[in-house]
Amino acid sequence: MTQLRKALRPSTKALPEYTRGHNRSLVLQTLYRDGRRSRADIARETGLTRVTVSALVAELIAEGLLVELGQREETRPGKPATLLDLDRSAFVIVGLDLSEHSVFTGALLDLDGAISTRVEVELAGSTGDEALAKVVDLAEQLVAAATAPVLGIGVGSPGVVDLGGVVLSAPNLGWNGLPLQALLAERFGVPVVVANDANAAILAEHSFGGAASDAMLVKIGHGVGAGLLLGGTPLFGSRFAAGEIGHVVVGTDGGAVCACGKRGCLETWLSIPNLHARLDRPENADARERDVVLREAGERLGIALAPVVGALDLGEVILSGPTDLLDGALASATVETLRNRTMAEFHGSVTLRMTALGPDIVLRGAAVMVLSSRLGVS
Amino acid sequence: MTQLRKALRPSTKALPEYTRGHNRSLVLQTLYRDGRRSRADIARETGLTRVTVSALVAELIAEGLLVELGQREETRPGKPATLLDLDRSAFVIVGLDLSEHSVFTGALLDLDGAISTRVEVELAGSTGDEALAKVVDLAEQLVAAATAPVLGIGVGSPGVVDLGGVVLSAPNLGWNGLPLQALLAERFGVPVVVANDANAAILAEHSFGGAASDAMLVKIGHGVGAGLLLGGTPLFGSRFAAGEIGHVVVGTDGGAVCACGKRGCLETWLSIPNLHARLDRPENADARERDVVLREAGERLGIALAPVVGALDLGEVILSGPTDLLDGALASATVETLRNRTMAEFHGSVTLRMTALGPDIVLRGAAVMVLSSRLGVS
DNA sequence: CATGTTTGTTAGTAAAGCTTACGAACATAC
DNA sequence: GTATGTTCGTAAGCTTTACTAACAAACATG
Repeated sequence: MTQLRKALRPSTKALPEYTRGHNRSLVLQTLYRDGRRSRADIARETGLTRVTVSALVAELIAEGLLVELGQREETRPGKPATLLDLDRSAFVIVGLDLSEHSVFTGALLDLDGAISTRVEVELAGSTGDEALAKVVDLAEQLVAAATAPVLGIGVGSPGVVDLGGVVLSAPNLGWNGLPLQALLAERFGVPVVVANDANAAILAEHSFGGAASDAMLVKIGHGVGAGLLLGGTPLFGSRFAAGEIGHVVVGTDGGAVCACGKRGCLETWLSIPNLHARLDRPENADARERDVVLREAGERLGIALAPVVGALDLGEVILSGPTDLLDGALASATVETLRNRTMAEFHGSVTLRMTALGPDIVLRGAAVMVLSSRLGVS
Repeated sequence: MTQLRKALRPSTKALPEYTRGHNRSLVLQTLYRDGRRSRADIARETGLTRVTVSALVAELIAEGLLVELGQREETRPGKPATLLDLDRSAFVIVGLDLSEHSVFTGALLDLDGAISTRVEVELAGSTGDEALAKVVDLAEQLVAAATAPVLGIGVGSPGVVDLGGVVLSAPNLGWNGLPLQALLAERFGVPVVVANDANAAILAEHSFGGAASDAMLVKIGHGVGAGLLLGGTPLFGSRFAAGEIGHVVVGTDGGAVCACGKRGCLETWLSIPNLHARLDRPENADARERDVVLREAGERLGIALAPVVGALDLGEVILSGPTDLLDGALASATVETLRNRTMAEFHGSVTLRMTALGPDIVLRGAAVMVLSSRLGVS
């Protein structure tokens, strides 16, 4: 595990060994997507020669990442192929989801993103160092429970997180400039990746949920945030605050006063607490009124998203959050509004759906981040 | 499933010679940004060794791209350095701007993006093949006027343009699936790059106008379009229609009927013809009423941009179009609206300004596209 | 049983950037 | 005036990487 893929940044010199890293990831990616291939298969798919693939495979086997599965059963002319696959039990990934309002969730995941062990810690109102201690405790439990070497720790955190894994601002947790990635890396001695929860989520949806390469995931919970994938790459923004749409004002007809002081922020229409508050009013008791409330929230989301969908030419918008509230009147009002407010010829085919990954989306996204940074696969 | 496989398809293999290309561009970029450097200077700046730089420089001199300027005058110990620079007169670039309503503009530009010869062709209502013939004619004149080899032809076209330079749709010109890049490349035997006009414009603003790496340029003319730069890379979108915001509905209070059939499209508020129509009404004759109209248009732009600025965490928005209309009440209303409708902590520092490049912005953007694709500099 | 096919490996080549070393050309100290 | 140190650009040889060519092993098929 010494040699890892390094990003080939522009305005940085390129060395011959970067080529190797690239092709290494290419081999891993080929097997990751669909295992049980021979060296010759990989060569044909990647365009590399069998010789080069053999060398790379030998290296990866020595590192414990690949295993030979024995000969292919199929009966055809020629020397039988030796099938290879990622050793999907050789490593585990620790994923942490810090985005829930009252609980930190963690899990052990295999290289396919499947969850085995799962641990939770009640937040109980903790903030600052106390909350940090709970994160460390969670990671501690999971690392201890690991039955194989830990490939890395991935963390989906609320708030604004920079590229070095420093949580610049997470109001609910009282974190400001907390170098979470560095702290965990030092504490556990394994690679750590920390990113915004919605960014993690869109990565999971892309890798495991079939999302396109240009898509937006709107995460509706205690607050409202979004993760954007453009050309297959997550967007971070000029101040690492991309996707922070909760406090964008929607529409031109006022709205409720928001905690931030403005009127008509997206969160006042759409956050789960606000939605529940409105649904729990006596006058909204029956199903009909309930539907009106949800449709109105959905419309507002559509109004806010229309300029974004139009400007970015998004083909897909995905919702993550409580299905009982989102997946129905709300979602259909959103997609309807989106279509009415954008150009049909170009954006008419924008699709909107719930996440396919349910509440584990951030945990699995955290795993994707580790896979991507450590192996170059996704 | 097809989409999934496509999304997860690994990128292509890397060969050793790609390294060379990368480092070649690095040397060019270093000299392009700020010329008059020695081989040793370049080595220090890029991190490459003097040996490697010497080899690359020899190659580039042989190709006519670099020239030795003689020895450095400065007096300091050691062997005097031989200064190098891009041979900025060794090549010219042909830039074409097809985005104006009634005229096609073309120019010869040097490697610094400075314009020398300039040619115009009246469109006179031409569409389809007739319009295409005028493009070819324009290019023909410029290629004939070139006093040095043509590095390439860059074209900023209205409408939707794919990555291969096919104009998928340009309603005003009656083009649908016109392979403009291929046609011009075959006709003139030089590399051609065709892209959307607003995309070209944001590239120009980035290279020559000091725009940040995450910025949006809104081009207001006969229609309204935008170019987006995210992390220094232009955004194309899932259907190559990124930036097509003219027909996004703004606000929740109706608006004028648009040519597209909807009510309250951004263009109904902001396109120059519509603005003029409103300003020319008798009741809007005096300066005060004029201001109200412009402020209202600016507000609408702000309303439309707020979700985009928030979602993308843009630091900079740039306007391109007639200064007399845009740079005043309209712009200040836009920035005010933007700030009122996005989160101050994160987006409060969003800046809005007119382009620094005036009406030549698309021509210069076309040159940037050629420089970028041919030399890897920008 | 001969033939053809496929697999994976060995041997040698080309390209790229690196380190080490060196001559040339200069400033400065004595 | 000479010795010393510095800087520049180049030459020679090394390492890494992927490539081509060739081959033995193992299989199916006529």
